[in-house]
Amino acid sequence: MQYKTIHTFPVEEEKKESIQIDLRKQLVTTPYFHSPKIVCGIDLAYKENLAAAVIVAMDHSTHEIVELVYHVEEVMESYVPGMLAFRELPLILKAWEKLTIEPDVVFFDGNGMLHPRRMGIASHASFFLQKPTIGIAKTYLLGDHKPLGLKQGEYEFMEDQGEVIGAIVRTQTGVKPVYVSIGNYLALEDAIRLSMEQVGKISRLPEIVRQADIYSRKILREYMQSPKTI
DNA sequence: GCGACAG
DNA sequence: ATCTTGTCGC
Repeated sequence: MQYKTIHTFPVEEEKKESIQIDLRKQLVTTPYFHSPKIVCGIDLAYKENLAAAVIVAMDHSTHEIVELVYHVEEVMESYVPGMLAFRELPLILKAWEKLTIEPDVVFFDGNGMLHPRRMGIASHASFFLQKPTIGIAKTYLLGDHKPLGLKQGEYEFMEDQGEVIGAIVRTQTGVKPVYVSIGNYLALEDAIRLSMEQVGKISRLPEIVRQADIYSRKILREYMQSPKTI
């Protein structure tokens, strides 16, 4: 698998913000989207500085897992809110190269445009992956919204500086909501709809995101027991 | 100045 | 993200 070169990693500290601002101008805001056959979920697990980036691909309607690839490596960048992509994307791209199937849409653990510079990891990654991407965040980062209803499927748009940049979505009745935003190449309404279609019975997270979450920890655990089998 | 802050 | 005991509920 090959991706279009935007810039290389690591990125010098003083250039990170300008890269985000530049990429923001290239977001595609007039997209259309077809129903996906294959969806992809990406998540990382950590043990101190060792991290496992795992990509799970599954059938959107049957939830059958069709492929799983990963990459384990020491991460060099520390976590800084708003700069998550610079820490996690290098590993994600190395795992992505091992993927043989062609996903229609990619879910991320984190935000897309729901970000101070509209360039969360889901948006940033889209320029490398050249696929529609969706950001699913489990906790609040920024933005204002009206009070959210308690019933499953209810949502409110999130705004910042007068623009809609995502949505707070009640994926399960009475359960803590998630924050959905587009990464790139699709509309927010479609991102919300696809996210809800992925939500199962036992989790507030879309199933593909939950699987990536589970497997990232499992892969890292197995790697630490026998590192040579990478 | 102070608090907030995806993973 | 990760570290962790107990606890509530189907």
